[in-house]
Amino acid sequence: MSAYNFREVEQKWQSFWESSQQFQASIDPSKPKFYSLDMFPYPSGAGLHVGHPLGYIASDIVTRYKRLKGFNVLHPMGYDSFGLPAEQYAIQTGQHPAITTEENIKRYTEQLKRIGFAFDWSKEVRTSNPEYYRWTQWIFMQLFDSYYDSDEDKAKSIQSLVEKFEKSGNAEVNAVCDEETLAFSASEWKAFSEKSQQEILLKYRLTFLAETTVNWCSALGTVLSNDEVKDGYSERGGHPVERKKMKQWSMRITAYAERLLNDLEKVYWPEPVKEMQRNWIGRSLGAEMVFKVKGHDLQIKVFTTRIDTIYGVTYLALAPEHEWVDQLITPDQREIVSEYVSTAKNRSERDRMSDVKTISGAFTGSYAINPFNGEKIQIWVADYVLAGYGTGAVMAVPGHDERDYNFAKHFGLEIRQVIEGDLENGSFPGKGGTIMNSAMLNGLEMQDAMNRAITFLEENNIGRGKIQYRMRDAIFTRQRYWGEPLPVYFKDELPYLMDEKDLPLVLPEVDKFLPTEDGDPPLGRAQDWTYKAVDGEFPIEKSTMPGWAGSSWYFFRYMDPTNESQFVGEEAEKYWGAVDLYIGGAEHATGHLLYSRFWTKFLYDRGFVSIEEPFKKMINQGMIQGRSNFVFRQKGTNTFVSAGLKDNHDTIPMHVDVNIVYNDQLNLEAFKNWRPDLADAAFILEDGKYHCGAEVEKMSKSKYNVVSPDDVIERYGADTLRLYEMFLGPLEQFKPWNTNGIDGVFKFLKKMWRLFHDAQDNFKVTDTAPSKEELKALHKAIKKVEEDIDKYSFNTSVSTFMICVNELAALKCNKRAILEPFLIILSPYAPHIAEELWAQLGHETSIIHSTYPIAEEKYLAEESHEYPVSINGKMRAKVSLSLDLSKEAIEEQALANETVQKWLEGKSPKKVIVIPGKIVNIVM
RNA sequence: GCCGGGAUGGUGGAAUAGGUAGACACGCAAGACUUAAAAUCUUGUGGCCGUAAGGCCGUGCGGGUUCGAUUCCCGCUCCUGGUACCA
Repeated sequence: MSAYNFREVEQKWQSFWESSQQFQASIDPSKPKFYSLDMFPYPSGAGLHVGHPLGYIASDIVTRYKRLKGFNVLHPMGYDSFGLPAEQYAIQTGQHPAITTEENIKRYTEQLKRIGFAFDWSKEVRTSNPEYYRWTQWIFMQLFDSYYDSDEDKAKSIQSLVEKFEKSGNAEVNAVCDEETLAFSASEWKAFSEKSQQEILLKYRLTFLAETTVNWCSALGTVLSNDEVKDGYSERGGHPVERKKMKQWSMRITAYAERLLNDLEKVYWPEPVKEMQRNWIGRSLGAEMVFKVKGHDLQIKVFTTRIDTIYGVTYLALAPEHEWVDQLITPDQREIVSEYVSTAKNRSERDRMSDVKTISGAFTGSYAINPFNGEKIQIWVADYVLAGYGTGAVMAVPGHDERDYNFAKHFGLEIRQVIEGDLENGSFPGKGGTIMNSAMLNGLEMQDAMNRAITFLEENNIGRGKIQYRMRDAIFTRQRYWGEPLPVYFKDELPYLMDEKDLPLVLPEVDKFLPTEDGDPPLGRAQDWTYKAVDGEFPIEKSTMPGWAGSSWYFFRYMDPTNESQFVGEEAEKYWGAVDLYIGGAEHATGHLLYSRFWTKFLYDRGFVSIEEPFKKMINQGMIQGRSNFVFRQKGTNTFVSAGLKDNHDTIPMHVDVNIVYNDQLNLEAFKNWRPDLADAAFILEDGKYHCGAEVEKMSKSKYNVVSPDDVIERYGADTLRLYEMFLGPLEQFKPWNTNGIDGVFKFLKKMWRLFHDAQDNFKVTDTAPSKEELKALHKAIKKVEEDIDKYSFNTSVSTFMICVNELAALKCNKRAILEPFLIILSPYAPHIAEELWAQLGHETSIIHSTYPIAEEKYLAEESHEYPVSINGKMRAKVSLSLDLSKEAIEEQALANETVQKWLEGKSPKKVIVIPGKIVNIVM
């Protein structure tokens, strides 16, 4: 009887939206803008599963709603199409990653279009398109051409640095640079060879080539950045990762550490994501100082956050990788220390991390002098000291640092108390205490003692207060094929930028996507991979950019995707500005989200964009987990026992495809057809039904719990899918996908359709004036849905629609004055059916061009309220009373109530609390 | 270990400037329509006691504040995300 034909309706409106370019955004200064962004998808070969569109549906609802509210909306979609999976596939099959990527994108796009998203497809970008990545290369060139001026606290052109060098050398330059940069005068600068000058500039450039310790993943044949490594394994593929010294391009993101930290205050992001970034940046305030080595010219630099405990230092500890370890080893210690150092160095990062309990170290035989008291202290090598943090050396205070304490205890080193209190098993007060046994610092509290000690350091020129960050510079190169080539060539072993007019530097063809025999990256296989500069022909860089390069600025390109002369035009950039709503997963907290902020700040500093933070507001969508179903096979047979009876039999559970299970009931025929070996399966049923077991797991092919949006759309339509994904619960929450409730939203749409049609499915809407009840039902919904969208509480909106339709159905309402506004408020959630009924109502323009109705308070006003009357806090009776009654009158009416009288048992209450419009509470 | 997030019926979830716990939906049960099924509609549905009226218990656990606590405070348990020799 129901003629809601979602297939026809959805197909019709999707082609209408596409052919009439309804969602194409253009600059319109007369309207407020709203830029809504979804996280850049990587088009994987598996296609979309129902978890992927969750965030897209939410943002689609917001953008469609914002349009109805008069905003000019930019809601683009595109693909982060460089990436490892396509390349791994290419290595296995020889198929060019560009082909795989193209196919995957096609599939993704089709899937997305079937869900009815209001994306502006004319703005689509793909990071692997040369027209796109020429600008990624261009930004890289700007970074190469910039340095960070610490005085002005911004990036400036390298040319301005050269000018300073020419004027006064680097003595007065306060810039972020490599640690070991030496001082030189203007005349020295001018006298340097070009090569020396370039070498020096490289120490200042915001992207630079340097020997660094990297995360090397031999299975993937490439280096990985810190955020791509999880627990010593690669995030993609789960291959082991080791530490290795290699020459690599890096990004001087550490120059921006302070701003990246402080500006978190300016964005409306989920607190956990901000917190993750804060931890990742890891700012700590402390002091840096040097210890002289007895009998050497060397000075060992350490970083400490507790300089107040300087008199408690009883030894120094160096990382095994520390550059002076070898020189410090005395002959009698040589054998034992060398052995320790080589074992410690060769220990993989994983071993080191999984085994933090074992204490190991070796005494070098050398001694350092504590400049505060002239004491001679041993210098040890210990692998609890990390080479990559601070200076790779620590001053050990076993009395007040747990790691130093354990180490000293293990090796029998002195443990000295310098903070008052109990030192039973070491004392590690986080918030300080009074200093003791510390000469000039005695009696001071932590902060005063630190200040005093730092003053001493500065007066004696042996150290200073320092801010240390945990965050490292970001490695920027990957030894892979499927990424952006770096527009850099080498002359005399030194990197030079190609000319801008030669962009894009297009990825060359190679015979295989593997490293060369000499261990060069795949680009080493390319023919003529050289650059013809004015002064000769030079080899081009063979590594490519990491996955995060293209995604660190794509939000700018969407504003102006076809601009051939700039990465984004000023007008577009100024108009669209920062992203107003960014919906995506929290897993990008320390990668993409940090890099994007970094590049945006850089582009801002250099005057290329007008915003300093790319994403004003962000919300995280929770992951949709899989919900697996199980059947229970009787051991050694082809008989399957229903879940409720399985304990009566000897069974083993087996994953069954969730797509042949409905509401946990197995479709027996489909099961027999699922696999040939199940064709003769027998069943032991409960009430004629086979109930499956269920469990929440990750959505994955091997668990047969992957649900594709295509299947859901096939069965129920896109509008039902959209509503259901929202109805499932709060957006941010992690939840398993299960279709147990999907019939409910589908029924809701059919029920709504019937409001517009008679029993024979003839369209039947009247122009009769609406009743008070009908208006109230409608305006309640208008108000609630609006509040919900503002709070991103989409699940409660769906309930609101249901309540409204239930009420209207009960009132048998088929009045245009009610149904029209209702369709408008529903349209962001279920756009296809809304468009269809809107058209049936006789409208010739799309519902997207209508205006969100205003919730009128006058229809919402209640005259009376059913007061719950509590006695001692327990609800006992209800009294319906007019809302304009006085407190006294309410009390009187409530007390007069029969049930209340019964509870009072003739006594008079101690106290009566009346909250008009809410509740009455009687205290006995 | 440290820093986040969370725990409400058989299920997904709703309700927090403190004010009727369980909206809405699924599932289940009974009924109507139908030769039958599907679809649709009606009614019931937190637990326990009771034919009923009604009562008692109930928002992870234990306390506290309050006329009143899912909501606020203190102390725990469990699940979950991040991070970890960061000096």
